Amino acid sequence: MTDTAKPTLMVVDGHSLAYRAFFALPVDNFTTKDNQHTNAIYGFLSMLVNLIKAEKPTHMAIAFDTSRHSFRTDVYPEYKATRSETPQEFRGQIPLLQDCLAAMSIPVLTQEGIEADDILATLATQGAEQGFDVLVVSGDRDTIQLVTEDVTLLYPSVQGVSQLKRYDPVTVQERYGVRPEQYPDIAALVGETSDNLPGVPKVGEKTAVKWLTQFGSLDALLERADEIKGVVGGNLRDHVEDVRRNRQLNRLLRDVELAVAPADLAVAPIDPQAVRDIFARLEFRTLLPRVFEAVGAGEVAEDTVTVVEMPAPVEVTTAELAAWAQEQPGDVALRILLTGGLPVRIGAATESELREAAWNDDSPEQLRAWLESDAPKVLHDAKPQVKALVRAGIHLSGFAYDTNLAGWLLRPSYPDKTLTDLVERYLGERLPEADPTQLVPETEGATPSQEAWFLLRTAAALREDIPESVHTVLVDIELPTLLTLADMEVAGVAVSHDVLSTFSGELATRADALAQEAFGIVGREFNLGSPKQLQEVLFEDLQLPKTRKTKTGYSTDAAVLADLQESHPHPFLRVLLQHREATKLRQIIESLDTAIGADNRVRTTYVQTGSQTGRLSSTDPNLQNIPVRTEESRRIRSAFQVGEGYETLLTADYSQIEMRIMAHLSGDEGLIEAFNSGEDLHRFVGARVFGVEPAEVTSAMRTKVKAMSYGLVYGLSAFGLSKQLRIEQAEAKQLMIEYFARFGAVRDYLRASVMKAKEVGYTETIFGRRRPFPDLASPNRVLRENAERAALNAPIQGSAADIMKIAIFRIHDDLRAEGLASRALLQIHDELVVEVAPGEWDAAERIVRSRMGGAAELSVPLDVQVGRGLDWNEAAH
DNA sequence: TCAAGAACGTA
DNA sequence: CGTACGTTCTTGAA
Repeated sequence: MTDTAKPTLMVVDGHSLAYRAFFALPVDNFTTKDNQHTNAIYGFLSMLVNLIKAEKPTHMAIAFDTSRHSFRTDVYPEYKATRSETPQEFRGQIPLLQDCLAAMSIPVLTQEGIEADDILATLATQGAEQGFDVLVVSGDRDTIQLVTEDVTLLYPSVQGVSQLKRYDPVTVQERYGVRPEQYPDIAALVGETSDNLPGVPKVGEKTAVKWLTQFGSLDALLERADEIKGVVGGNLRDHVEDVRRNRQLNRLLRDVELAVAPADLAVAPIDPQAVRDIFARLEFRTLLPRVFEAVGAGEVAEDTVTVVEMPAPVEVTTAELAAWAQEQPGDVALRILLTGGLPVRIGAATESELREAAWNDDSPEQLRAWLESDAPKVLHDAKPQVKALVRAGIHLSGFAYDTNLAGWLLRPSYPDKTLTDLVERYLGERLPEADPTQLVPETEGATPSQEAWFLLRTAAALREDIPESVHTVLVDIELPTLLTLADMEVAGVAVSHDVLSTFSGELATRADALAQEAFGIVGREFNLGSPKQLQEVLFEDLQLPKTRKTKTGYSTDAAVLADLQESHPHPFLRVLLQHREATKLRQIIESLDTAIGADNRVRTTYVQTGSQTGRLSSTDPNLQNIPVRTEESRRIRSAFQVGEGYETLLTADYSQIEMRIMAHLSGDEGLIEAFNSGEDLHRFVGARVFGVEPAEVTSAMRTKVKAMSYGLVYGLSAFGLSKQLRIEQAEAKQLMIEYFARFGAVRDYLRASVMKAKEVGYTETIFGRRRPFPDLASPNRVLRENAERAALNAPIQGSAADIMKIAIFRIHDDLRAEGLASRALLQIHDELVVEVAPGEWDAAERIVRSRMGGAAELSVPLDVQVGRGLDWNEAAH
């Protein structure tokens, strides 16, 4: 009976069990999209969860080896020397596994020069002395020596990690024929191949047990070795020293000085959010509920979550709601329920009160007064709601917070899209949700005012977490940008169906002709759009050489085909490329055409949280990737025209904004001079790099430095540069050397920037926008180097995005403040398209130029190119 | 019907 | 072995 009251200490050899999992689970099923292998982590955690559930330890620790070096290698340098290097794919998983354990609040123990089993031995010994039931979990047979009445060994069976065999003194005796403490004697005699400890030749377990039983102890046996007859007797006498050495090495240390004692290892509440985060990164889905079940997330909930009582919603009129809201001294959360893009209900909340009203009024004047006042309002994903208000003729003011934007700024890489996600993450609560699969849901979803109440508290929680500089980005950049984007999206852009359909028809005819020509060359018909069928044609029918490998076969992309054309010219290749081009253009035109609304305008949606760097993205349709590179493709742009009631389109773009930001951030005097000189950038740089006068820079030279300059921003290598310029790698390398000889501060900056990011774990733009880079610390080289390039690019691309956002909302605000009808329509990262009302050109141009040029104070000017025309193509010149 | 992969458009 | 996006198509599994 007393046993049930005894605490249970479970100590685990992390390395040996994870290693077994590594070989037991197929790596193909356990690889994340970033190519991180996770089979060992998954297998280990899976086993651990089962163990915790089954054994319910009260105290727990996982020990890991630090390196191969230990007192054993000091005594015997060959110890474990025959073991092959652990694969990199395995080693890279250990830090991540330790991160998982940290999130689960399970102590990870390591000690330099000490093997994990010695830590286990010490803890097991101390634990047993201090009245614990001890469970040792290890895949190393040497731990058998630890087994006593109080210490049980769980050893993985051959079937795999999920099956653990239990060894107590009785089962050890049954299995090995000796008492647990005698097991090392057997092992010393028999030897251990995996540790590179040779034993006595021809002596196996049977003989060893016989001898030990006969002589009583290993020492007695070795002393009386001459009594043993035959070949094995001779072998034993020849190997006495080996046996003594083996025995010395397989004795586990029970007196390692540890920083913790068994009592310190009490099972602690897990950090559910940290577990969710790391599991999301490792793409573990099924493991999450198992972990929570096993280590009792309930315990955590009681500990850390204080349940707040939600006030009951009070149904009122819009006028009453507005009057109530107007009286509130602090933030009011606002949630507008939309149907078909129009408001149908409105809910509002403070911490203590909820108000809700049906939006059945065509001109809710009191409501408008509040919405357009400076009274602070907190929303989640405000843009659709703001757009609905805009359509109802209301322009939101006092926009104080958006939890969607805040969540994104805090963690730009995580898709916390919904309010539900954020409530769960930052409040640890569940937003009541109706089951969408049920026609008549059993559980009621939250009403708008209830959602508002949750979002108000979520906003407060986010505000706590968010660094000050990031908060500034939210308030000073993102919130005003959102209001601007809402107006731009509602405005849309006029697109001519006629221009598109004429072009589409031409392309369709051409594509058909090209397809027929292609089939003629090959001698059969097939689907030109299918990479799979294309590979058959290229590499089997036409016997062209195999190209770059992809996951599913060989690449047939444009770059590869161009290379092929050069090395093995074939008429089919030219036809194929032309066909691709025609069908691609046609496809773009078709999707654009179907997006034209009844008023001849196309409306995109800008996803403000759509990038990790701070850029916008555009969807449905994406208007940020309308072709421009070829003369012909620009015909699509000529379909984007000035709308009715307006006079002309204005385009304005920043020239070389990223290079300018790099000049500013690096402080490179040469580059700064280049921008201040008024000389063409690439000509100036080319002159410096090639040591000639600017006038003598040839177009080939200019192309090279231009590629180099742009490549810099992306972390380009000599290999990539040579590939792009189709020059030898040595020449690319030389180009880089010459470049950095003249613009060395650029390289210094880029290096320092990545170093800094490694130190603090994130990058920062000029305005304080952050992007975390956990992978900079990854032991996986591919992951780490990818992160390094992204980290190098992030402050530059991100600062450019910040600058454009600042410019665009100021332009928007100026135009409104001056009572102009001209309006911004499109943003394409460094370009802005404005629809100019009759007679407003001069004002519009002045505002655009001054706001874009003055969006940031850099050590180089921000050059803005402005164009004017009746369509987008024309305006671009 | 859905997800993954390839390909390709933009800055 | 160059960053950041979104869309379309094909294909194979569900």
